[in-house]
Amino acid sequence: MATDNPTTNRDNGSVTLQDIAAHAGVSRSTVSLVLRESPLVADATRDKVRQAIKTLGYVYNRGAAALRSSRTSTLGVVVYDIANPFFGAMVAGIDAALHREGYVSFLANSEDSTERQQRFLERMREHRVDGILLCPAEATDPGLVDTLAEWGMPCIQVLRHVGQAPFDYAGTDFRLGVRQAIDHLVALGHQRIAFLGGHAEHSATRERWQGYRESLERHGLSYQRLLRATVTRRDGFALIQQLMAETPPPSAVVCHNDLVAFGAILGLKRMGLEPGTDCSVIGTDDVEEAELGDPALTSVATHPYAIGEEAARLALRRIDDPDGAREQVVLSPRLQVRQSCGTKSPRTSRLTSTTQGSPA
Amino acid sequence: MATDNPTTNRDNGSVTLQDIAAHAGVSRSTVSLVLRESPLVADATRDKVRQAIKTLGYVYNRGAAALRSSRTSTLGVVVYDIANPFFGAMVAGIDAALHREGYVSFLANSEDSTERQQRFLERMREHRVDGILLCPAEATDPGLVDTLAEWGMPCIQVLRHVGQAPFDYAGTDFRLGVRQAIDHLVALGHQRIAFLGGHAEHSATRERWQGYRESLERHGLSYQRLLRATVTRRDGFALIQQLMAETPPPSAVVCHNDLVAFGAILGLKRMGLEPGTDCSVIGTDDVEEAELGDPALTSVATHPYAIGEEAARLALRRIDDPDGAREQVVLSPRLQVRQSCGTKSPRTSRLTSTTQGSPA
DNA sequence: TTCTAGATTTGGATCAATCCAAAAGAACAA
DNA sequence: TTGTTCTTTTGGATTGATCCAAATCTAGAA
Repeated sequence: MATDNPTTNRDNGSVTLQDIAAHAGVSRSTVSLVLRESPLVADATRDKVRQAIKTLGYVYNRGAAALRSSRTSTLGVVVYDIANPFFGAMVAGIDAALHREGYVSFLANSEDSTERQQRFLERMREHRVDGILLCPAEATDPGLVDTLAEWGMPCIQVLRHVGQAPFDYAGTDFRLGVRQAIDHLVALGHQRIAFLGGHAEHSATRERWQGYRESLERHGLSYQRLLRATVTRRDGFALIQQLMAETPPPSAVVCHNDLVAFGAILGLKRMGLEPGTDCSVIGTDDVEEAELGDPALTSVATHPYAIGEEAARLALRRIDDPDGAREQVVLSPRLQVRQSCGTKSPRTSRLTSTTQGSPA
Repeated sequence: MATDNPTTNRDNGSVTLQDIAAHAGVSRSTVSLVLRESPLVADATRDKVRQAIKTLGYVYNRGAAALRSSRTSTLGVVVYDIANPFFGAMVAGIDAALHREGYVSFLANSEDSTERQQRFLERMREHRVDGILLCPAEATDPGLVDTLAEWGMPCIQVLRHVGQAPFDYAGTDFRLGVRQAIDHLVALGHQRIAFLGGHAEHSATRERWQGYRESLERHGLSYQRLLRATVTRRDGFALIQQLMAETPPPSAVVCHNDLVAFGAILGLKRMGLEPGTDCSVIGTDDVEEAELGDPALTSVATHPYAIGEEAARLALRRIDDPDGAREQVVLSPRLQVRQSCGTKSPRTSRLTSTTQGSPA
C-alpha cells in the first residue's frame, strides 16, 4: 500500500526529533523520552507526541541514538559454513530469539578461514555491535577470546569453543551423543564399532572422540578404530570402503556428522554390502534428510534451532550484565532411531511434520 | 594473540579522531581524510597519521561516520526460510560478494510471514541500511516495492518478485528449467508427464507452471496434470501416491523443488514401485543431497550461490547509482542428469567435490 | 622578490539522537 | 501565602565522525 507521505519531509529527506518536538509543542528531550517509553512523561504529553510522530512519518534513527547511548541493538553472528543446513537451522533459532527483543544481527560466513573471521570481527567492532555469537573457525587462536574481552566485546561461543575455561558457550553434549549411539549399538549386540570422522583439533571433535573411547572402555570392548580427517560425504564414501576391507571389519560405525554417514552408506552399497545388515551406520546432527535415505539414517539429534535460541539468550543476558558469571549451556542430544542399524521398524519411514518450506 | 593495549584509552574507553590528530600533530579533518584514503593528503602526513592510529589502537566508528555521511556500508537481507539449504548457499554467495566491498549484512528470516517481514524492513530502515535484498514472503502486497521506493530504499528482489515491471531482480529462469526437464523426458520417450507442486501465487511458481504448459504444447502432448499446493517432502510423498492411483498414471513427474521430489521417490517406494522405472522423477534446485538418494535425483540446478552473488552485485550498483535503469538478472538453470529418470548411467554416483563442511 | 596556481591542511558547523542537572509545575500542609 | 515534595519538562553539552569553504603552504614564473 503506498503511504502518501503527509509532510513530504523538508528538502533533505528526514524528519528529526526536533521536527516532532516543534509539531507537538514540547522539547526534543521529551520526545526522546516518549520514544524510549520512559514512565516519566505524562500520559497526555505522550499521546500528543505519538500523534505528531505518526503525522510527520518520523523514522527513528538508531545510528544517531547509538552514537550517544553506545547501544546499537545489533549483534554479530559468525559461522563457518552457512550453506550447511545445520547452521541454517541454528541461524533461524538465533533470529527468532533476537527478533523478540528488537535486535537484528549481522551474519558473516568465515568459510573456516581465520583471516576472514578476523576481518569480520574487526568490521563488527567498527559497527559497534553489542555482542558477538561466534562459531570459531578451525585453526582459531585460543587467544582470540581474550582479545575480544580486551575489546570489551561480549562474545558467546557456539558449538565449538577455544580458550580458557570461564567463557560463555552454547552447544550440545557431543560426548553424550556418541555414548548414546554406542549404547544403542551394544544393546543390539555389536562388538566392533568404529568411529568415522573429526576434522582437526577443536573442542567439538575432541568431545566426540572422548565419548567414543570412554564408551568402548565402559562396555569393555577391545576393538577400537578411529579414522580422523573425515568430515564430508566424499570422505565417508572412501573411508568406509577402506575400513570394510580390513580384517576384521567393524560391524558398525558411528559418524562425525550426517554427511559422513550418508557417504558411508553410499560406500557400503558400492561394495555390494547392505547398510544396516552388513554394517550399521549412525550419524550425528539428524538433519532433515536423515529420514530420507535408504535405509533411513539413525542419528544423534543435536537440535540446532534450540542451540541458536539458547546462544542468543545468553548473548542478551551478557550484554545486560557484562561482568556476570560466564555461562555454559550444553543441551542434551537425543538418539533418533531409524533403519540404518538393522532394526527394521514396522513403519517404512514416518515423515515428520516440518516447517521446512521450499525455495521460491 | 593478546594485543597489549598501548595507551589504555582514557577513562571512557575509546580513542577518537581527535586523539590521533593530537598525537600526529595534525587536524581532525586530515585524519579523516587519511581514513578515507583520500589522495589529497601528502604521503609524509599519511604515514605519520597511520603510525598514530596504530600506536593508539584506534577503532573506526562507522556509526558516527554514517550519521554525517548517510552511508552505513550495511545491507539488509530478508529471506523466508534460512533453514532451507538453498538459502544457505544463496546467503553464502551474498556474503562473499559483499565481503569484497567491505559491506556487512543484516540477515532476517521472515518465515514467510508478511508481518515479520514488515517489522524487519522497518527495523532495517531505522538502522539506515544502504539497501535491501528481499525474497518476498508469500502473500506480500505488490505495493511493498513502491513503499520501499518511497522510503528511498534501494531494493533488489531475489528469486521471487512482486509489483510492477521496472524493478531490480536476480533469479533463475524457472520456465526454462521446467522446459529442460520436459525436453529431457520427452527425448526418453515419455508421453504422460505430470507436474508436482507450487505453493501459492507468486512469480516463481507461476513461471514454472507456464514452462510446464508451454512445453507440453510444444511437444504436442495431450496428457496434462498439475497438482498444486505441494512444496514439502510430505506433500510429495502423499500426492505421488494419489497420482499413481489414477488411470492412466503419469510415466514421469517434474517437481517444484527437490524436497517434493524426495518425497515422491519415497512415495513410489512405499507403493512398491521403482522410481526411474515405474515413474521417472525430476526435481528442481539440485541441492547437495540430490546425488545421495537412491536413485540419485535428476534435478534442474538453479545455482543459489551465483544468484546470491549476482543479487549483491546488483544492490551495490543500485546504491552507487540510485536512479539508474533497473536491472533484472536471470540466470539459466542447467539440467543435472542422474538416475531417477531410468537412464542407468554406468557409474553409480559420482560424488562431486564440494565446499560443504560439517557442523562442528 | 613578488605573484600565482596548485597542493595540502584546517576549523567550525553539522548529522540526530541521548544525558543530565536544573527548572518549572502541581499538589498539599503549615 | 509560603514552603516542601513530587512529578514533568527542558536546554545545553555531548557523542565521533564528515562536509566545505577558507586558510596555509609549497613551487615555479615573472
